[in-house]
Amino acid sequence: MTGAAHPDTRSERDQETAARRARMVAAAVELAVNGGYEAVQMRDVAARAEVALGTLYRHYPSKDHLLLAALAEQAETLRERMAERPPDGVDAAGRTADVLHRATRALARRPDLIAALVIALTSPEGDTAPHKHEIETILRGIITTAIAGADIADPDGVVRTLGYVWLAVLTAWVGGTLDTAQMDLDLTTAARLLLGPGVE
Amino acid sequence: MTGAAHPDTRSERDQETAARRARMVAAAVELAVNGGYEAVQMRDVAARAEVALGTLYRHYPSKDHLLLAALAEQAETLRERMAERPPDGVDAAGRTADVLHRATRALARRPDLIAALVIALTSPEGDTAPHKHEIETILRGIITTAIAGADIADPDGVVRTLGYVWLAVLTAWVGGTLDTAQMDLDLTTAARLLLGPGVE
DNA sequence: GGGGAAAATAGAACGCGTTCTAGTGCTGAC
DNA sequence: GTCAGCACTAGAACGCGTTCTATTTTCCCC
Repeated sequence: MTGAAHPDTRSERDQETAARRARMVAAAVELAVNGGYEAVQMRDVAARAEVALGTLYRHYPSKDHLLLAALAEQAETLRERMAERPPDGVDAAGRTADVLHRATRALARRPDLIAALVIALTSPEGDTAPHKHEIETILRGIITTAIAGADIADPDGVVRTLGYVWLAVLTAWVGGTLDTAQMDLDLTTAARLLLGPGVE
Repeated sequence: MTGAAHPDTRSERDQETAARRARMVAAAVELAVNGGYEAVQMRDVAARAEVALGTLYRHYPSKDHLLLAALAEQAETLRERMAERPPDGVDAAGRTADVLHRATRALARRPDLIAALVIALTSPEGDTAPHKHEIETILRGIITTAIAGADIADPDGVVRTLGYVWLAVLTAWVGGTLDTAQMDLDLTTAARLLLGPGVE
């Protein structure tokens, strides 16, 4: 009875829970888009996703887990978009600055959403470390692609360092101590300092 | 009657409130030292400082304000300690690495406290931006002292970038995605990349 | 087709940051 | 002296993340 009537990859039940999971993340994103972190209230997420509060917590053991799942999706989308249209720039510094610049603009289009997701990323919630690593890996991948081919001694160190700067700048922006213009400036400065103007 | 019996700088009343403020911050630090952010509960802080909860909130309008006040104190202490015994190292990269290394060790001595303070620093709590700026200024001052005299094109950019890396690394450490050894490594890498081995 | 595990539901309950209310005492102005 | 104002106190109350309980539904295995 399992696969006979439904030629799907998984059982009907599994599909439903997958759909539920998707609805929960989608609901979180919708709420975050207007109102940011504090607008994502677990009762509201559950209601909008049409699941019980307990179900929400069964799948995402905390608000931060939920938002990190949303962030992983967004980061993946960002990576795809970057891969589609490779960065402009003759040298590694230029390409990297372009990537970070484009990413910043993309984020600034839905500031409340990004703010909410970054808050989740910097929150100390125990046992989210693996999810955070996953996201860092995606972001580093984006930078790695941009500097690919540059003739530098320690590309790994550069990527790590740029990744840190990116995160810190985002955090400062979320915290209200930096506007997007200063963000762009600081990111470009870091890329130039680390890759040098004219580095291959 | 005000200044006659008491040759102090301020009225007796003002001294008392100053003492109360000091007690509140001290209580927060004591609680944070064992147990970190979550152990700093506002009711407990008030009880330990022997003030009413309302008084605590009159002086520090949120838990994060309170912890940021504590962090400002700690950062100032760190700066003084650094000024007392200047960093070792023949070049700017070495001195900077030494400063960051020493700072890291100092922090690691009271991990729960520092974790609590860094959480407050990265929390998005509105209207704490000025306090955060103050702290960033202190930390940047420490780095500036270390690289003083180095012959580099954009010392300000280097300081800003290193400051970002420092914050991001601290955040990652607090979030459990980095241990102190990796912290040291990443900070040293950043200092080397930005200042170069043998700069100055 | 009956029993049992897994997953979902509705909703109460708890913890802690934060806010609010009512009342007290001190101080400085008139 | 008394009145206004301000800092403080004690404690109730509220909001939201999180946990818990009781119940129902669904699927799978025999």
